[in-house]
Amino acid sequence: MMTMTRDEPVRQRLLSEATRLFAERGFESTSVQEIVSAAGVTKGAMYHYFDSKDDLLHEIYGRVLRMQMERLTHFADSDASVSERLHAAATDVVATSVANLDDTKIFFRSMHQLAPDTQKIVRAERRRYHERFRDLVAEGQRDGVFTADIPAEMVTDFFFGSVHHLGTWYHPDGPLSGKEVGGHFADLLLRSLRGKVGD
Amino acid sequence: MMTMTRDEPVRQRLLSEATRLFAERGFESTSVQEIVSAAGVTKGAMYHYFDSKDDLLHEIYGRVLRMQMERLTHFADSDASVSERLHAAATDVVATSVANLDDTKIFFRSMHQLAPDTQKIVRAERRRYHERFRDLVAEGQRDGVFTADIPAEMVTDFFFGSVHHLGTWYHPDGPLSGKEVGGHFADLLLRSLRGKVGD
DNA sequence: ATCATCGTACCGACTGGTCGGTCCCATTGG
DNA sequence: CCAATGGGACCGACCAGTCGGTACGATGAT
Repeated sequence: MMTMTRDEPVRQRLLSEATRLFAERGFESTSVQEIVSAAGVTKGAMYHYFDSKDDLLHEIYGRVLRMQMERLTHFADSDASVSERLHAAATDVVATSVANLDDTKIFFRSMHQLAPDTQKIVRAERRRYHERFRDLVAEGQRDGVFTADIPAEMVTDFFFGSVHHLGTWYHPDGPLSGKEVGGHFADLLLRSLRGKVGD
Repeated sequence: MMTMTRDEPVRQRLLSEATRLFAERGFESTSVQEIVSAAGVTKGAMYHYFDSKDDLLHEIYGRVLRMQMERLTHFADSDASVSERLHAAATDVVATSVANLDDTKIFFRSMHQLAPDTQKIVRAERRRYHERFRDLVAEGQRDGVFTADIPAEMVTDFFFGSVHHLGTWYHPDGPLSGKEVGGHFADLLLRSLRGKVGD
């Protein structure tokens, strides 16, 4: 007995409260004390599960990166046409970014607060994800399905810029669902890659 | 005689050193002491010219916002076709964002660190800029030059997401100039707005 | 020409407070 | 008995902003 106010394990509560607070006020403006208070524990508990405040942020990044990488791989490896695969992958990354809007907000705002080494690891993981997506674009270009006049790398940066920016303007209580926004974004992407005729 | 180490006025030096440091380490991780040391003055000087650290950031925002608004207005009000005006405006905003990459980095990373009131003012200025661009898209849709199946507002958010993301990946010593990237970005935008046939 | 007056620009020590992280201890389940 | 789990007081570093003071050029009266 004597369970805490919520029976969700302490480690999970720390992660989700930290995510919420980091998204709301930023990494540097959120004190460790605020995080542990929100989770209903004390600093002793936090430093038992995490090495540092930095490590806590690193774990938040890790969770969302692993999930998105898994989903991207799933869509990229299906046996549909390259257009369909790219469209599905693009729609999905928008939908999951919107479903985890706090993580999306944190990502590009707090990256540079991480210690250089941690930052390097996160960047490397991010790059692999990025490359997976880029390869999909490059495949379509090689097959002549997409126009090849703009580097696949830049198209990818162009698209992910829009995705990362979602945290700035998307409101969950707005008229559009994440999947709908994803559909629009994917349409814009595919259309910008289309040559003279449809695929 | 007896001029300081640089003859650039102190206020300007404070602004440019602060811009550089904020872009490099973030707003919260940069102390006022570091800024004034970099500018070769002391805290007294800084608090003579600015009300607070917050006010310093506000001024940085103000400068770049005024410049970009002025340029956008210039391109949007020319008498070329709507496609040409949008293409030129899109190319230019990318070029100036790249030319002031530090400001681009700061903008979306540090916005939320501002005091609520200051934040509201900056957001309002940003929104007017945004709307000016959106109106250009909407005009093209109304005239049937662009497809109207995706809200102009979302197209604008989509595009500016990419622009704001430039600070994350663009390197000035890379193979592409800001104008070249701008051209590509504008092509992607215009193409995604194109209907079945070219304009 | 000289001196008193004054405003702007700037200095740098200091203050009140915050923060990340540590350390030692209590409790509990196996 | 012991390892896992967590409490909470505490430390040293740091930080934004303050404040009394100085340096100096401009002005103007004599």
